[in-house]
Amino acid sequence: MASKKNQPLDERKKKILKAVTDDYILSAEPVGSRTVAKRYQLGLSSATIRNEMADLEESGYLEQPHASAGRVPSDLGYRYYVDALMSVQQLSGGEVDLIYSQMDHHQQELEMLIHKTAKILGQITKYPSIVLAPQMQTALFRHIQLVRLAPKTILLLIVTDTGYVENKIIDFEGEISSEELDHLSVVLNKKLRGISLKDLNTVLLNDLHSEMILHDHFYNEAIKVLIKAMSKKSNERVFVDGATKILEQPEFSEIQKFKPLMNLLEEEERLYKLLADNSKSSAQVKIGHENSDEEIHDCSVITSSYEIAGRTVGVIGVLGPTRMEYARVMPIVEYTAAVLSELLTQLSRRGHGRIDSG
Amino acid sequence: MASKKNQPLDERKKKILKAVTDDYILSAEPVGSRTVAKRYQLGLSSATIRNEMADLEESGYLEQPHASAGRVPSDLGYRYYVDALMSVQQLSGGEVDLIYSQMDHHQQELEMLIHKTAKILGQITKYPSIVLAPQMQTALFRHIQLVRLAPKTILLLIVTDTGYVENKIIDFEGEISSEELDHLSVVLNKKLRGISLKDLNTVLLNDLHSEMILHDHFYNEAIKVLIKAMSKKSNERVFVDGATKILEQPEFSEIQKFKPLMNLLEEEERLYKLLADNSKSSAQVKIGHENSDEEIHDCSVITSSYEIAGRTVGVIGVLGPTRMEYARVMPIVEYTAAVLSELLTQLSRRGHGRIDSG
DNA sequence: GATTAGCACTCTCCACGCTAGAGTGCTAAC
DNA sequence: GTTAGCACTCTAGCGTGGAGAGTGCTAATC
Repeated sequence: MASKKNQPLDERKKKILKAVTDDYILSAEPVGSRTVAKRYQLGLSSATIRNEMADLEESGYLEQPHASAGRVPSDLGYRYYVDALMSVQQLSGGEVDLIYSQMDHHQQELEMLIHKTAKILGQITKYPSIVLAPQMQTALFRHIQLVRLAPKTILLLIVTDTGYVENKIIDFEGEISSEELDHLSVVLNKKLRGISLKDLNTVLLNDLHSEMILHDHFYNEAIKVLIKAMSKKSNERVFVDGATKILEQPEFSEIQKFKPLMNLLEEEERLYKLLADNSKSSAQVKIGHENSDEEIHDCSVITSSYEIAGRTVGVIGVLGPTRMEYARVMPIVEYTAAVLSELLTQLSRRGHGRIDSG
Repeated sequence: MASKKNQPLDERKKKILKAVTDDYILSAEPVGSRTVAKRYQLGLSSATIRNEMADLEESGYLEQPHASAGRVPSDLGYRYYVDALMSVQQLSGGEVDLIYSQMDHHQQELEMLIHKTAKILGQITKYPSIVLAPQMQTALFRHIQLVRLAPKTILLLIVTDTGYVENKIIDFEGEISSEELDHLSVVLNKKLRGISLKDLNTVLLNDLHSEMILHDHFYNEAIKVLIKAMSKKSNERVFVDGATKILEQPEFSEIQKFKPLMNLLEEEERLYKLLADNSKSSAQVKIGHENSDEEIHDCSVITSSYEIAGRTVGVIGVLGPTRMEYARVMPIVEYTAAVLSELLTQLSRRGHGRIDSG
């Protein structure tokens, strides 16, 4: 009866739903009433469980692949499982050590660190991992330097407070001396330090303009480059690792199932959209149809954001079938994000004292 | 009879081998004598062709998947086909335009250019593409600059003659003033300009040491970083694109066949080894067992090296089944490498005049 | 009234055998 | 030297049928 929909689940139904979900996550095979009765000590016969399972199906928590098969959790079932039923697994000491030590190695470089993060996450979770590189829009200018390479070639160097260094070679017509460049560097530093990148093209530009009116042409080019350097294009970088791990999952052993996923994992923009709006540092899950991307309506994505010095700047995540080991993977993703936050923050603190402008 | 081995092929055998290979490359199905007789006007009956094909098999150019199937070229057969038989296809005007225009767009950044190259190559050839980033070992120092970010934090900036900019943030104990840094920059520039990166850790280091003895600690750290920056680690970068395209090939439609390939495409080091020794700017092919990597003994790799200002610095390539469209793809790889060479050279010429050391 | 045993039914999976088709090698004729 | 013809071989595809797993329903039991 439809009236059973939306009724709160009683304890017994919860237990059965949990048992079915646990078992299915483990076995990837539809779970029958007999299996539940035998494998999980609920003190009930298979017939009773059969009835309860029929109810759970009617309420939308379970589904049947075909008429005489066992039950499988629906998206709703997984959602309930994640929110209320599963027993979150503690990270083992080995895992903690592995994550921490592996990541610590490559402290030196931001890009390496991100890359390594994706690798470890894939390796430990056994699912394809996706890491969005730190978003630079909210980063603050720390240092700007112009270096003259040749009469018409200038190197523009930007260091952000997140420890990120961006450089661009600028070609422009017209000469400019090293002294003038030094002067400009000083001016730019004074004006821009502490400003966030995304605020660049506001009033500030006009302000700068008056200072730099003498070098009008250069100014125009420089600003253009500045804006471009900080634009989305170069910042929407996405790192994927272990894409082939998805092949281990029986639901993707046929190429028709597997191909669209692989395609997704090769398209940075779609991956970006997939993760970009998740900004909680605790692990978040999107289950099946909760994902915006149609091609992964049979997948779940576990994400966790990371931060630099308290400012959320990026997201890491893993992709798997809806039959994912939520209880195991969620804490891993969360912890990995936390370690990444810590290391990035550490990285950004380097030389975070007063900066000489000489 | 074994005596037939290594006999030069007569014209008729060549024609038949070419027909079989052409047909198999197109259809992916073993080619029978009847097909050859019907589809290719050789003026011979299927029976005659049958006899010739038996000979070709005996000489090792053809193989039979099973007793009553058609013939398929062996690695040797493909090798002969590539070296002597195939009619190389001219690039269409559309292809030339496509490659050129697509690549021209992103002139600005070296990394973007490499990335884009991989994309285009994959897109046009319809095979997974692999691009090794420019090898920096042979690049020459053009400019070195030390920038003081904070009392104990220094930014080391290296610009090579290939237009590549590398930067490192160096932490070290001990203070150093901006003036000292400027002085050091001048010294370093004088000493290092024009030296190739790989020559860094030779006599030169001792030479430098005497100049920098005053800043011993800093010197040690700086040199360490210099060497590390130019070490293989950061230069063995490999870009892969369109890995999933391999799924379009019928020989890899089963996951067992496909999986090892995918794994290869995710392992940068193996890819590096696969391409690294190819250094001809004309398209080269490695067919099946000619490849060192065991897992791709049923694949071919077409490569072409690219250069910056006449110096070979990297390799691009595509991976496919041995049943690859050699005649179509080889010119594409070659042309793409040539365009890349041109653009990189262009990029490196920017501001290639005298450099002020002020 | 809730639980359970029993049973008929349904659906999938897989092994088996069969046929059609494609291609061969060999022999004998041209 | 070439070709027609034929017997033979091997694969791919299809339909059949039984085994196995699991259900829903009914009737008996607690």
